[in-house]
Amino acid sequence: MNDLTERQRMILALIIRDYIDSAQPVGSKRLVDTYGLKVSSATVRNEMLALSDLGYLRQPHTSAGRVPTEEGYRYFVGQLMGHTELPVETRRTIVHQFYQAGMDVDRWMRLAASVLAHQSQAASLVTAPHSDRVVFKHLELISTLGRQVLMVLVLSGGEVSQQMLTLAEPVSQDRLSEATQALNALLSGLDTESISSLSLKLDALEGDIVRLVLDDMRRAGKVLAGEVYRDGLTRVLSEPEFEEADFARNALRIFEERPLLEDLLNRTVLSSDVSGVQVVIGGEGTWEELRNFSMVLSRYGSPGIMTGTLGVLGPIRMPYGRTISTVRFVASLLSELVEDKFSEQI
Amino acid sequence: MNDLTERQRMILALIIRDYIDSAQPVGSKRLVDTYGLKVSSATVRNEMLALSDLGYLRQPHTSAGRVPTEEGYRYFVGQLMGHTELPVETRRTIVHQFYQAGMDVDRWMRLAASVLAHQSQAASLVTAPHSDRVVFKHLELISTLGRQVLMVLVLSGGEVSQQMLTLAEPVSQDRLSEATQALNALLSGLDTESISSLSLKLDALEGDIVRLVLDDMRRAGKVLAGEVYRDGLTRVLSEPEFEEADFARNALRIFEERPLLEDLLNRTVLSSDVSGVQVVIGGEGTWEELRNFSMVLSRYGSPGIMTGTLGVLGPIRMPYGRTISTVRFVASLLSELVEDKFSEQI
DNA sequence: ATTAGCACTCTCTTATTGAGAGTGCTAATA
DNA sequence: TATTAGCACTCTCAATAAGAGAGTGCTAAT
Repeated sequence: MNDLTERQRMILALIIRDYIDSAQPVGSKRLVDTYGLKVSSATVRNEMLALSDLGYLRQPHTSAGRVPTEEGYRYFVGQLMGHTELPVETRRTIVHQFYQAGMDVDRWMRLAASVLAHQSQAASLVTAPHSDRVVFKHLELISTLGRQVLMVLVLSGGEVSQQMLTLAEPVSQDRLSEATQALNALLSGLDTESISSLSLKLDALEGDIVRLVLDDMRRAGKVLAGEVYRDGLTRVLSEPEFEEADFARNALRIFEERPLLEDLLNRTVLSSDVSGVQVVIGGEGTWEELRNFSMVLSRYGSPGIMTGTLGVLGPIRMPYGRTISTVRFVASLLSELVEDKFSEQI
Repeated sequence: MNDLTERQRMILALIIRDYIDSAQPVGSKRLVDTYGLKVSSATVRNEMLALSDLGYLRQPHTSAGRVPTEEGYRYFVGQLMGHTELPVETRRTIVHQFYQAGMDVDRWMRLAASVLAHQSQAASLVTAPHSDRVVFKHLELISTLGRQVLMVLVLSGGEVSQQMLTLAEPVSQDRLSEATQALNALLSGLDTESISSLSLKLDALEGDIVRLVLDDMRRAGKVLAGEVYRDGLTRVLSEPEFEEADFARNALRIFEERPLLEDLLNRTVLSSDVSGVQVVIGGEGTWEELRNFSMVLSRYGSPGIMTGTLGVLGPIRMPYGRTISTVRFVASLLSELVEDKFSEQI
């Protein structure tokens, strides 16, 4: 694994850092000059050749400087980068902003997306926290007008799912209350599986409602249940790699197409049991669409109770240090908030 | 107003049609050849000169063909284009799709956005229907866990607004029910102004709740209350004018930035009392951001009861005929659906 | 093991050129 | 008088060439 000499590691790190903020292929001469290396450019060239052979660097064309490969970035992030923390003042500012947002989850989400986008100069993405295991807590049926009935479902963690339904025929509020009471007594504390495996003999109305409840609970169990908060899309489009319109379109697609996003989140954040920040560099061979993008993702919340996902999407040439520490910090902050807010729960 | 000769009108229409689907400046020769005009190119040139002087055409540079100005497009849409209808089969297909979506407003919105984007090859935008005049109908307070209380507010039209609130101290469900009953009796049927002007003497809990109710009702009264459904963003970015990344970024901004959008809708669709489709070409001098874009907008729903807004955003070089008829048709369809769904209301 | 030196390669910029399209004007024509 | 043919002129676009610049890989000397 660690088959590089110290000098090679140093040169690789330098090249990647330089490329990340110049977006230009890095040459041996430039490297020596800019960073005042104590070796000659020829030596650096030799090392670069070695790094290219190992697959960490490549040349866009003969006699251009070197550019990191996906492998190179991965090595950098995994072995070279070291642990960074956001500056104290930055952290304080962020905490303060969250403090001002009160206890409003919606505002937390928006703020988190904004902070992520701003700090990392990339496009951000935050999903609202929801229960891993969806448990029925409470049902309410409210007759609004005519055959329209509002069904409000309170799930574990105080998560709320609402749905408007149109009955086949008008039903009195009394009848609704009756059904509600019966079902609440019956279903309280059960999760999706328990309810669906429960064989109940119910009348038509109650049976219909149970079906709808199950639908809602299943929906709430998905990763992308609820709204996805985004920010910074326009910012990321001003990076030089998006000069070609094709690139921009691709970036948009990733963000716009829910199924793609869902797949992505399912297979990374959810599938792994690693807690903490995950970095997906250049699609990792699995996602063609992500070839030139990287994602930095993390879950947040109280594992097993309420969790959500957040992260940023940016060009593969991304300031990983800053981004990772931002994602880590915002995730931990949101975790605290969520935990605090829902602490009364078992 | 109608200061053009028949021939000038014909030539202007031809140029605009040609430009709309070629995206290339149109020259006199090409015009005569392609459309088999019975006059010479010199004559056409003279007419073009006249049209340029009148401000309907311009040249990107000396000795290039002509391109329509914003004025030109406006004249075209207003005077030249004529009334078009969507083909019967297309209409039937669309109706069928809506039929299959059942009575689910969320699916209607998604579908409307998709149909608009697809038919007009532009980016579409649909807001959910909501009440013009927000009237309190019903309130429900559901204790979820600890100090967390879910407030569900049913407004005119069966519109629902929900909010999670964290009380200063735990309150029993009984106490909540009590407050609910009192407030329901008190506020039922009143609109925002009536409630805020009502001077009530209430205890702390009820006072707090009324304040929150008012907040919610005010929020529900805004144009962009609730989610904005979008579609086709990526499609519109494949038009040739978006080769320059700047353009693309601008288009995104218009869609992403809610305040901008809100302003836009407020000043066009809402301010005018014209019913039917409105076409905003190139910002009309008011919106710098829209310089190269056009919007085709319409309200839908039952005026005075439940209405929403829908429309598309595309390059100024847009197939207006098809777009306008699509917007008109989808708006009328949604109007029917909304009216049907909420027909039980006064 | 490192480095100086060098020939070579490739891109990028700039200039030049010619083709092509289109214009506006003038004078002839119907 | 309205139309048209003709023409000089302008401007863009594509192709070509040339030169600068950056960077490489190799070899031989240190």
